Amino acid sequence: MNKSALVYDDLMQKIEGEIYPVGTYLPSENQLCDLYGISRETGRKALAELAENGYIQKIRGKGSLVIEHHQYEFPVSGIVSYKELAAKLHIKTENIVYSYEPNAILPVADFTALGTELTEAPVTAIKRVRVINDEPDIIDKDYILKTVIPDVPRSAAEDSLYDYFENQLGLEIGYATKEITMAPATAEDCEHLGLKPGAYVAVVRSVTSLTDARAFQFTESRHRPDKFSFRDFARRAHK
Amino acid sequence: MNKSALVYDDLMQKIEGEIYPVGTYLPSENQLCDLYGISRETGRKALAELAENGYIQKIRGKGSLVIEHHQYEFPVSGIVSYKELAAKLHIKTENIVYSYEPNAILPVADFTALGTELTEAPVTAIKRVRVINDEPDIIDKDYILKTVIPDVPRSAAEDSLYDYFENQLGLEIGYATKEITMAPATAEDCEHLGLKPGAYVAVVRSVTSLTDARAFQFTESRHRPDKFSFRDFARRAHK
DNA sequence: GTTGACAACTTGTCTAAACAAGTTTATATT
DNA sequence: AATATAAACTTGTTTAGACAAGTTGTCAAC
Repeated sequence: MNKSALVYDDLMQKIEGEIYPVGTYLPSENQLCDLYGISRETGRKALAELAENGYIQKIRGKGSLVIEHHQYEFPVSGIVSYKELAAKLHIKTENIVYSYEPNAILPVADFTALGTELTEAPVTAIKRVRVINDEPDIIDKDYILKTVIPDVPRSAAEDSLYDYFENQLGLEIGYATKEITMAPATAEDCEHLGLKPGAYVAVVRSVTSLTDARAFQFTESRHRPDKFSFRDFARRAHK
Repeated sequence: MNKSALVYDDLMQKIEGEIYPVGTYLPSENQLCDLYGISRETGRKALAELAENGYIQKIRGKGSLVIEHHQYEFPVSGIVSYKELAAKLHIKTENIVYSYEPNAILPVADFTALGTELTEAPVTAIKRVRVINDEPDIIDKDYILKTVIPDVPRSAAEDSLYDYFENQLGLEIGYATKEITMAPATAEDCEHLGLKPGAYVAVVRSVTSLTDARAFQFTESRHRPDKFSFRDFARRAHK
């Protein structure tokens, strides 16, 4: 790991551990140089990332102020697997694969809004229900491109897809584009989530790509309306 | 404007103008140095921001690849005013103030989830309906802290609050935290958005702060379910 | 007491340089 | 033809330094 990432992690943990509580200032950039034995630019890189992720607000002439922070909010935040989220939040979660098709075709229409130009791409299709605290809250439909990942064993779907991609296959996940909309619940939604006809669900569609920019995973998540929540932190664009 | 921001804007416009189309590589970092007369680190700062905002994917050993990009998607994205969005997207939009209370009290309970500890704070309360293409799609309820901004004239609400804050008062908007949930439509929602009882709405609550980290604006937006859409770009956290 | 100037802090921007590491291409060797 | 090597590109990380600009406290002058 690089120095700036080490400094980032250390500061982040000290913020979350309230060694640097909300409302206080981090050590100044010059102090960070002495504390960690780094150059100022290296420290600034760590601070810039803390600011980007909503941990601090940098104020010129004053310092780096620790601000209120919300991350790892359930169930939609950044690119984090359910396994990681459950571990972080100490949530009791279960994962039921109710459909597994190793040779399917990508339903293109669902993802054209996210900039895909794929047609009739062969995929592994997986449908799962996420059970949280003994309640079925989310349906996940995953389509994984066979041109990038030829085989996705059912066992990987039952455990964690990301763990399989990253740790078993050594792939590097780069970025994802997400779209959140609302839609009337289908019969499938009602069946698996215990909803009444006429209800709505929150639909999260995402396309995930590797660090070499190859899109490989298309996901549609359908959420119970009363359990859905999404948090976002945004900075005002510079002028 | 700083050099890196100038380079960022120039490259961004050339990407959006398809001078650098999706699938091609930007000039290398050393070429950018010659093209703009800058040092490599300055160019890298611009590239890092393009990557952060989903314009490019940097690939070591190869270059900066232009990728599919979606920004300024209607109606919820980053911190952008409706006036800015409408101008950018050439959308016909109207803005009806149906409630204006210059001396109200912040409904604290709605925003505690976003980390507020305010109680009984005096605010200017504004309720507006956003009419897009002759259809009422969104209700916006804004509460602006009087301790930060004593007066918000009704005319500012009828035009653009952000324009008033930034250009009239000279305030610098820094960041915002947003929360998206779903909720049953209230009688007020049904009346202004033309919904039937039993319908759901998408609720976006946000707290916006200045660059000095003072929270000053609390907003609750309630959206017609069939028109609501939110786009997000996220990168996988480094290890 | 009030004001103003200054010094000492803070962050913001930019530069030039060095080395590491991944990719591609050309070249020499087998 | 196939392979290995090397060179020339690319981005990634870190350093040391300079100057600009905003904030705060001190101290002298009024």
